Amino acid sequence: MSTPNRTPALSRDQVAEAALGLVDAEGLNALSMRRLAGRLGVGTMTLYGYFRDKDDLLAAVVDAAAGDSPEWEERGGDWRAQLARLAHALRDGLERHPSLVQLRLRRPILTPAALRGTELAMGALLEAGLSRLDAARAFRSLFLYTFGFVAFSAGGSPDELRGQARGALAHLPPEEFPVLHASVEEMARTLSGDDQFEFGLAQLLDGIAARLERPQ
Amino acid sequence: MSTPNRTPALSRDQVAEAALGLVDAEGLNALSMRRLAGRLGVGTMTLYGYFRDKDDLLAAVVDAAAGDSPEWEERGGDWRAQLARLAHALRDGLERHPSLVQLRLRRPILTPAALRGTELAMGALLEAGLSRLDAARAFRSLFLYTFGFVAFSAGGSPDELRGQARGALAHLPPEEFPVLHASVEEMARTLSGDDQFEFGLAQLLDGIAARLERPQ
DNA sequence: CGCTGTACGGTACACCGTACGGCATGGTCC
DNA sequence: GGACCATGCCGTACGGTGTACCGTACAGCG
Repeated sequence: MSTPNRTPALSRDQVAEAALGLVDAEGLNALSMRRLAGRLGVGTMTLYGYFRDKDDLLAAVVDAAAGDSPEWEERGGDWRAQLARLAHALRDGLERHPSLVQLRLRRPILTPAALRGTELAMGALLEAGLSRLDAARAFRSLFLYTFGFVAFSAGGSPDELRGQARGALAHLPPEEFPVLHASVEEMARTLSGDDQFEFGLAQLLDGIAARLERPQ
Repeated sequence: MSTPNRTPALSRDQVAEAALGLVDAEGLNALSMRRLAGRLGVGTMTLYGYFRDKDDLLAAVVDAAAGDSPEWEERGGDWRAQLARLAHALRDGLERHPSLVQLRLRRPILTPAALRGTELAMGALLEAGLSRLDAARAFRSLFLYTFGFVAFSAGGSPDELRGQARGALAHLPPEEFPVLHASVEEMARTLSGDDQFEFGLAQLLDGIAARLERPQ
């Protein structure tokens, strides 16, 4: 009675994987139930046998993307080196599926695969000497900075972003914006690129170091 | 010949303001051209006389939201106090229209109204002794952190977010996630709230201070 | 064989953004 | 005054979306 009389032809994972492929290839708004069903050679409404609604599917897609995450596994080095490595891994993971960043903003994902890096980072921070609460806060800062960095870089190609910024800044009234007017090039350089990420990361790690050295 | 034979009944600003009201009241996806036109007592296609398409309208909405920004004007204090004040102003401005955060991610806004705070922050950083490039990078770090903080808080009520996190973390396999399992409460506390924002802000400012003290 | 629980998918509905073209208006010119 | 016409307005229509509803066809069981 509880045995299925017909076995499904697909699985949730297969559907989510196909959806992820579609999103990576053509962007988030190219993912419609009809298009996905067509690509799977299946009727549109069949998908609703696997997922309650599109939100349910999107959650599974984000999950699938988090699952292909890299090997955060290599350990070694002091806390600073470990955290830098984890921040880079997080950034790389996010940039591998840029379209999904805005989805992750809506509902944070808390699956084991996504929390592996968190576990390691928290371990490094505790080992460095922070309290549990300070470690959690420091990790959160690193996480938010990294996420913000990727989210803002995902708007377009680096050169395109920089070009727009240069144009807009150059046309500001110089008497009202003297500093920006003199710093157009420097501002444009921060809009994306490894050096900006590195700088902010070092800044945050310096902040942690300062807290560690401070007498408590 | 170039004189209009009929004067428009509305203005771009009025339409954008109404759209902003709709978004603030019911969320981003409640904003449709039909609903907006209905609320304005006007035919749907009339809106296309004011805006080329919906993207154009959305840009104007973001602009309108940035325009109602507060008085960042009060100066005084050292660079640390000034930057802290500006970061808080940015956060408050973003949280006043949470639905627009994801729009600003797609296309950064570079209007004078939005760049007023940037001008002041850059001024404070240069006055503190940073080079133009380091000042731009440091500002960018602060900006990205603040933006990430608001973007992630906008998912739901703080208590709701914390509750979900507590549940998910508590169900992790303890042998694989010993640190997280012991830090559930501390992790949950960082998901929103003033204290987390304050901590990350102080951490970034400490990082700037460390750079200032470092021999270059 | 017939029964029944299940996977499948066609059709339909409400809604979306927007292209097109007709209409009423009121200022300009003869 | 009358004709003209640029202009703002907007009804209709097209192709798309997510998904509710319901009929159908099949696999395993008695």
